[in-house]
Amino acid sequence: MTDIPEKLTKPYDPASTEARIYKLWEDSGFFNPDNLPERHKEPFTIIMPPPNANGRLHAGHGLTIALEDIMTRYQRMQGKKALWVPGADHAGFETQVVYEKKLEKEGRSRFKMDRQELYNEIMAFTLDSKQHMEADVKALGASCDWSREKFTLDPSVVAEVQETFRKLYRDGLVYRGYRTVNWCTKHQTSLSDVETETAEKSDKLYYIKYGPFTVATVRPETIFGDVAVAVNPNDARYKSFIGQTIEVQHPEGKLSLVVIGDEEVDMEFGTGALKITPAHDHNDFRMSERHNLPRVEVIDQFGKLSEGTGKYEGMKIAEARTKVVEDLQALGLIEKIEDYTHAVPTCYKCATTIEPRVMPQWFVKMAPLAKMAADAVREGKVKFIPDNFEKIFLYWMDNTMDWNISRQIVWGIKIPALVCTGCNNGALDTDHKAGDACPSCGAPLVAESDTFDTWFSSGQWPLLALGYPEKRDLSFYPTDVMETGRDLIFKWIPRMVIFGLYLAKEVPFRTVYLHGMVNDKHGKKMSKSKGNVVSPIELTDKYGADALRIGLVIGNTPGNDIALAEDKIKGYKHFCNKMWNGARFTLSNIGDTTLDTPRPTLTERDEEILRELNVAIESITNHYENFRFHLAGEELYHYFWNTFADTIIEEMKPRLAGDDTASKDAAQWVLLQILAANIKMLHPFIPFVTEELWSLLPKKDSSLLIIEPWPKPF
RNA sequence: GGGCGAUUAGCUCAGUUGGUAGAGCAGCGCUUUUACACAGCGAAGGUCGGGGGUUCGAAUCCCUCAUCGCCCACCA
Repeated sequence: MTDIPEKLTKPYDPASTEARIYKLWEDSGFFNPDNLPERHKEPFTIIMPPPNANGRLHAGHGLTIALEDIMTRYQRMQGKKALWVPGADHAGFETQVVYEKKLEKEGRSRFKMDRQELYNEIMAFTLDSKQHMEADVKALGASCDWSREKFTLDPSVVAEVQETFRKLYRDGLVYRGYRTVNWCTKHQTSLSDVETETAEKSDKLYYIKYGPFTVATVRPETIFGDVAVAVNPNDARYKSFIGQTIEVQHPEGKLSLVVIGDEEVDMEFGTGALKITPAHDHNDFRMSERHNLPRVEVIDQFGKLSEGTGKYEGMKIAEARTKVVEDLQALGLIEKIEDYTHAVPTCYKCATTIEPRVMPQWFVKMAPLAKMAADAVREGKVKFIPDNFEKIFLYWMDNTMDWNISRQIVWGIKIPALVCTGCNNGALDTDHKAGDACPSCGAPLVAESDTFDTWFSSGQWPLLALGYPEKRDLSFYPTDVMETGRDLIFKWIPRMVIFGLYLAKEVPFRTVYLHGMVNDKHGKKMSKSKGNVVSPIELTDKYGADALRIGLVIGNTPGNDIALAEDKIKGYKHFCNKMWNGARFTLSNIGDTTLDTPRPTLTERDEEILRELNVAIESITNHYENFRFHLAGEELYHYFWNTFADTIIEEMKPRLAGDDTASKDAAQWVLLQILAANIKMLHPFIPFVTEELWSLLPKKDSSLLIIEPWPKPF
């Protein structure tokens, strides 16, 4: 028996190891590619999706960190100049919602606060949350370059985001539009199409006598805003009415409405005649554009009936609907009422039904940009894993609508513009100043108070994170991999491709790796209300970051959801301990053999064992190269446990205890080499325990495992 | 109304280019043998959702049906 280090005599203890090892890595400077040894030349880059700086990491982040760190560590060991840039997202609307909930609990409201005061409070909250978030990322073992960390509200980032807006404006790709937007009456802001969800809703479909027609609607309370009635020009029943003016009665009087013909009207639905309320319906708004119709607002920003609705003024929508229907019934104007289930857009944060409102806002003209992105993908400049996500991406790019980037919230990057108090035009802050006369109508301009949609800044993230445009790190651009949740395939990925192409004339990444959602152990979505949320940090505290990482990755194929069971993580803690004990056995039986000991004469069986190891190395390396980390992990797991520990070690025991010196030397050398190769290949998955074991292996150099070259076949 | 994914051992899931199925956890029996009981050895457990087809051969390719889930959608 050889003497072994004291710590190996006890079971592996992640709690007393991980923080110490992480500090070793940080102190080494190797997270920063500039500090890597000379031989690391070719860059390999991943930009971390910046976690929201408004809370702790959740299980999905755990998977992201695990996968990205696996890639980064693997490539670093392959001799790449590996760079993984961490970041933090101010997460505009998301964070403001989080903070509003906090205010609510304290009995306060953002609407009673001074804008600057609110901003300062959220900033303090965010900076505090950011520290917790970063500590969580470190606890998971992320080998990212903290010296390059960026926050989406860093002054340089803000300046660049604003500059992008100006560039888009000058290029005619951003414009001030006056049209329906998705308005959340609770949060008092407009939202983009990806910030709404559709919810099934049971409503009534009211058939209202409407001049010579009967129209079917779920929103009788908007009747005061009706400006026309539309029929399909091919509808034999109604086409003779087109162009005529009809009289429509309602509880507050009469409307004179024009009858328009529009192909978009579905002859089959309802009665085939449609009341047109351009101010409160996207569809009707577009019709009003085509037919040059006025827009009469009858619902205000709080979801209450507004001026001009007579006795209904001030009522909430639901109440007004009931009253209007009662009154219409009293007038004999309701023909029938049917039950009706349909999908309505809701605010993705509070589930409030979205109220379409016509407002002046800033829009990005998507068609040309989306085409550019779709072309690049079709040309194969971006590869998707799994590849079926390419179809989803392309579908999205082929069906874009203009992107509303105005948010009526304080928490975010200010839109660098002026808006006219008279007409609805806007101007760049570099061309005009507040108080100037509007170039269009002469009315005074005022500073825009709206902020950008968060995705406007995060869409530029790969460039911003690399210090665009001073070009500090643009040698790392385009990056190699963008790894993120599959739910971001349409929210985030397209915007990054678009901005990358628009600003830098090059796609931001070569490969998009999408992981599935991390669900609870029964495969159900985690949510606070269900109480099934599993914290990655709690699991790390309990079983070690290594166990969590490898447990999250093995058994999970790209794009598919994963069920996170605590027992599984526990199982991989056992694996870490198994490694620990395998090392303990090896180190206590190798005599004075070290990693520097030259290859002795081996037995035929030894040669066979090494040939098998070579096959494993090749296969595992291949899995790493092809993003099949779940298979790399599984094969490593089984090689170490079943082949090395259960078979090879058991087989070597008699030789180690025997008197044949040559055979013993050979056995010692083989065991140590296999152990070292396994430690290296497992390092990306379970960096802490492997680094710790590496430090205990007998060898001349005391360099860190993190920069050890990847094993080559024997 | 579209699109996508899933359907494999009790549970959660793997199975890279087709060659008579694997893991983890749970469970069963035995073993405290000086690396490890966070272990070892052994046994058990599946007609790979149904039905067709291609093939010498299919969980794996094609068609179809069913069930579940997710995403998208401006028929009021």
